[in-house]
Amino acid sequence: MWEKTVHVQPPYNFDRVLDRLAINPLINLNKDERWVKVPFYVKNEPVVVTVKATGTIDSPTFVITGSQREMMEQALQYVSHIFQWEVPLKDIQDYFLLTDLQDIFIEHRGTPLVLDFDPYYCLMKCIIHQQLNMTFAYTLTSRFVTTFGQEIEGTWIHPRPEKIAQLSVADLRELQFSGRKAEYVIDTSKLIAAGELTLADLQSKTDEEVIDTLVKIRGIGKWTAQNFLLFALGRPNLFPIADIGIQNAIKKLYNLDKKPTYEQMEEYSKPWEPYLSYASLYLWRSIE
DNA sequence: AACCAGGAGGAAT
DNA sequence: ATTCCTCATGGT
Repeated sequence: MWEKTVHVQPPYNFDRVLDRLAINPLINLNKDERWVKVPFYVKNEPVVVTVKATGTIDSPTFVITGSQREMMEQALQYVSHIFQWEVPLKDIQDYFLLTDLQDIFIEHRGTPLVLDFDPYYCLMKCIIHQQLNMTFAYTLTSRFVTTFGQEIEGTWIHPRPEKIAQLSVADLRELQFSGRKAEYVIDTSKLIAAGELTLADLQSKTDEEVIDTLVKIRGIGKWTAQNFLLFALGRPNLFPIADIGIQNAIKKLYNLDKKPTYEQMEEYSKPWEPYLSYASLYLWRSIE
């Protein structure tokens, strides 16, 4: 058993983070006690750490605990990345206070971009969530993880691509995947398992290179590639204009009578560069 | 019951 | 290179 305290630059609102994570029924967290269990793989071995908030928005501190002391350094680095503790939200907040999004940024002050707990899981989740309402989308990802993943230290960890690569379409159709979606998930997992697609290699590429690489894969369009850049790599300047949630948020913000066109969205979003990811994130929050 | 959902592929331009 | 049409499966 090990324990470590971490101080983070304000503002950082972990309670908002927990509210958001709670939408995913697979994540084991406790809002009152302000902690969440975070599972991840180290060399194909599952590890779980608990992240507990002990501070405030303007003085954020966290206590991280785990069971395997030899994993401590890797775990600290990992959770710092997942929760984006090194990103200076203060600068981003100050920037958006001078834009049309000021009210939303005041309302959601200190909301960070929190990454999915694993890039492969992120990619599968994006594919599964394509064109589905959030309720059913999370139903499907939950079935995916609880059927093929593993329960460890009181929480669920997603399956490895090698396992999904061996499934048949029928296996996923039992969980109410559409046939097409099942193919996308299995075939992409096969690419990864075969070493033809290495997600870790995308880390060093530019946004455009990552999109070009991923869009070549059947089942991965621009929206999915952009979401991967956002929630797997934490890139700061993505604005998925095909996203229905962002479209609805723009519609609400500017009081439009119908959903904005792509052209309108590009126009509105210009002042939000180079922090388009944060504009996207806060727009999503504004309609939840 | 009809329309929608945090899209993608493929055909037709 | 861009636009339009179809698809798949529940939710509301």
